[in-house]
Amino acid sequence: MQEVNTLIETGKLTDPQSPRGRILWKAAHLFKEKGFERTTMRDLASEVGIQSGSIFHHFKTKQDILKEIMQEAIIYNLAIMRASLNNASSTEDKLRALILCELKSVNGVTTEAMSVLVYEWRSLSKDNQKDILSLREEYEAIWMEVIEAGIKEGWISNDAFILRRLLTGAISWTVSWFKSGGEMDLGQLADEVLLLVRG
Amino acid sequence: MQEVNTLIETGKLTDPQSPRGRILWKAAHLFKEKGFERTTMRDLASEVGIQSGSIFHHFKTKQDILKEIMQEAIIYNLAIMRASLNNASSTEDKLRALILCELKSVNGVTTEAMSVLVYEWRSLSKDNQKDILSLREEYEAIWMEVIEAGIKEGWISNDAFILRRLLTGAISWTVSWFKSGGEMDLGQLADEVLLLVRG
DNA sequence: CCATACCAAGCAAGCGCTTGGTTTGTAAAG
DNA sequence: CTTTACAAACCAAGCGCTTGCTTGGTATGG
Repeated sequence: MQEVNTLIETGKLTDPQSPRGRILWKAAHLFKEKGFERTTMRDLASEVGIQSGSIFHHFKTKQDILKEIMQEAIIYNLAIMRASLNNASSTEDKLRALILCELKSVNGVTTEAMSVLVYEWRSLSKDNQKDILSLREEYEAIWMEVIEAGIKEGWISNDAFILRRLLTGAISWTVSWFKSGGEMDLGQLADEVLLLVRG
Repeated sequence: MQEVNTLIETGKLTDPQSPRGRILWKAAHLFKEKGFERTTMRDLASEVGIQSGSIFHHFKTKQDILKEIMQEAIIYNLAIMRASLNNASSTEDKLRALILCELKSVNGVTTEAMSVLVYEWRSLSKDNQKDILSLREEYEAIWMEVIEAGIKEGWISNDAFILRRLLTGAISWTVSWFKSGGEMDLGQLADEVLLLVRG
């Protein structure tokens, strides 16, 4: 988690303890729980413990909050992913690392921000979608590299693009059923997903 | 499609040509496109070509429209699924049939209703969720039966519950990227999913 | 004649956001 | 130390608009 502090200090991530940060993560929580549209600024304000108007001292619009959440979710996960890849040697290890990272993103501490990113995409205005998309492409490029290596090595038989998309769905959907603290942990779940790919 | 007419005649499905039916399917279309919350009764009314107040002659509340769409989506797909299973002999054929059915549900003629069912679930009131859930269990039981047969036969290595859930995510997510009429058709996509399971 | 399907108008509530002013933490000036 | 200065954080009130839904009435086909 060293990288995270660096990201906060360099201003790429908002400090969760700042007033702005508290609004941001409560918003992520509510957006995940009730959806963007169903969450009102008054809901958010009372969750933070301030008046609804006060939010607009920190963010220009409700849209801006959504965009900021998504942006920071990607930046955070991009950092974690790259760090995690450095500890993997074989292609299979790398793929497992990516799977685990995404599972952690979706089910771990950033679960709110990440599921907002996945499931509230169309609530984002077209302009904002464009801005976020470039960050997202960077993220996807890493995945594709590893998958294509697996295909060359011969132990992946699916089409690379299709596989990535099927995996995106399978992994992000876990947020709706996986409960940590149960019989299965995220490591085992990653193994199941890897088993699916490898057969 | 013989079964569908029977379903309409017995009153289990609403006739798409009736006033009520026209509202229902236009609503499904809009709910999929813009989401439940972002779709207003005025949007829906102007799509159908009537005044917004007139909708309430056919449905008591906006919630009721959502519930009805989901209910009919399941009833429809349950019928299609059972018919499709009858034409499959081996367990692998059956699994492929289920995959294809769900892909068709999500990307075919019922695409709107089905993605509403998957992605607008939490817009449904708690009471309505309970009502729909019993229908959904019936649907899931069919899946589990086939998957467990595949495990017994030895060509599925995943845990049955986990596999079903991963597949649910993978398949339903296709709605966000698969475009029919492109290079790949739903049959080929079903093969890719089956390949994923079988390895 | 009467049920079905609809319209025109509008109500009450809730929405995102604005406004004008007050508190609070901080830090230099006296 | 105290005083002054000032920006950041916040409150109280409410504006303008949209929302789901209601109401009272009208047209139409069997």
